[in-house]
Amino acid sequence: MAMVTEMGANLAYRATGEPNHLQAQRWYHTDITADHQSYLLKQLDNQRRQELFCDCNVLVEGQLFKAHRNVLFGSSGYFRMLLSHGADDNAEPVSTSFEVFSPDTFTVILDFIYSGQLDLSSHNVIEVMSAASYLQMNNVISYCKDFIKSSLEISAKEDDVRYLSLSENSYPQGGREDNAIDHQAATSISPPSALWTHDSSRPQSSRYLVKELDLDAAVLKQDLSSPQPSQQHSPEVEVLPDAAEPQFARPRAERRRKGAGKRKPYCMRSSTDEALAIQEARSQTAQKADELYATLPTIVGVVGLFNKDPNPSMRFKCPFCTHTVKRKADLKRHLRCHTGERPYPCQACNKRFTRLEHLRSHFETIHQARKLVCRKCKRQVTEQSGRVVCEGLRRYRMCTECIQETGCEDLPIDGLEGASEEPALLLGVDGEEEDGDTQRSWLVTDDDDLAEDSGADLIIQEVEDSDEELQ
DNA sequence: CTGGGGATGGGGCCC
DNA sequence: GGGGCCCCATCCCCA
Repeated sequence: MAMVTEMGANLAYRATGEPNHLQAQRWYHTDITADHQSYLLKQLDNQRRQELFCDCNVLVEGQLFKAHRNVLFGSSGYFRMLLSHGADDNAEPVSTSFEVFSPDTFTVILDFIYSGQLDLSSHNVIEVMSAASYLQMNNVISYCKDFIKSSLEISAKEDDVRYLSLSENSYPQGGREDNAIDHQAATSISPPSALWTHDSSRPQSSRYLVKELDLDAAVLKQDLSSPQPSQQHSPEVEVLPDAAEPQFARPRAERRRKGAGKRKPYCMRSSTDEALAIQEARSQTAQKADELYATLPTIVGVVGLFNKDPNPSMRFKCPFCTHTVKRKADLKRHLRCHTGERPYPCQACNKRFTRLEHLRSHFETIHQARKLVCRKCKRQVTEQSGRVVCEGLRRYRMCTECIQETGCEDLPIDGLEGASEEPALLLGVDGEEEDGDTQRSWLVTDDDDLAEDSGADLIIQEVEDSDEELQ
């Protein structure tokens, strides 16, 4: 803990960026405060380890943890709720038990409460986050989210291609401030734990250390008599922090509200190297997502347990939001809306989807013109009375009358049939090099721009501003 | 500006 | 557990 205190002071000193004499004063001041808080917390931690003055027993899957109710009260919304109910009787030790996370996970949580050090790894982050959600420890949730985000580096989920376009070829050196960082993350994902070692040379870990010290102070300063906002919620209701919410963890509706009317245009460029970089980054993202799924605890939440329900329905709780599902597979599917994983790319337009059925639906409606309805007059058409018309990457049907009226050139049906009988087109997932013939099978009758825009040579790049289009 | 329709995405649930 | 279907909500485009 002395290490943390010393480092916290150093960090505060280095972060000011003020003239030397001011820095010295501020360093001195921060050092005292942090040192005092750390000393107090260390004392409490020592007491806990020696089981001195512990007035709260926590049983986790049979393993007993002793702690101080004041500390737990100040650290966890769940314990605030629990302990505030029994506040009248302070003489009796409080006991509670958990079966929804492991003793190891609670050890991490408890160590964080008493030391400010969160021992996260890729193997425990999901369960720690789930437990933190359960215990209503929003700061821990936030740290876990940042940790996961650092691991996955897919914060640009919506655009999908934003981080993919950050290859060295896409942006000139120094063209964007975040270029180097994002590019590094997209191409070489460092071990997550490295971000969490208390190495003062790393800005990111420094930030967390300062946060943790602030948190310690907050815990100690908290007015135990005043009810906290989260007390208004039942323990199973998760209260996610509004601040520092990673973009990738926001539900779709929220993202859409924020991004409404701001859809950015994409331009398409041909570059085999960039396409390979894209493929590599995507495959790394998918791999990380798989690792994340693999670490999902068997039980990440139980609904009804705290309502004294005699038959609590077992459900899987999303660690990112309050959503619960009955099946683990459904949770995995749901998690894609948080992780941004889109394993199903459309080979025709490169648009990516979270589910195969969505890709299929998209392909059938957009590229195959399966709907037997005239796009212009909306009348039902048959294979005989209607023809398929091309418009860029899209295909749709028009009745012969409307075709004659508009002067459109219809598309021979055999070209369409070739596409409809090509399941590989739909099933081509990341990393699978497409056969050139297969890839173009549906393009048989298409025009030049289609051929140019299709295939592995594509790179979809987000266009920052209109001037980008001129390049 | 507004309403309708298309496209998309997410949840529940069956096979 | 994966695939698939159905349903619904939301967003966007267009008349």
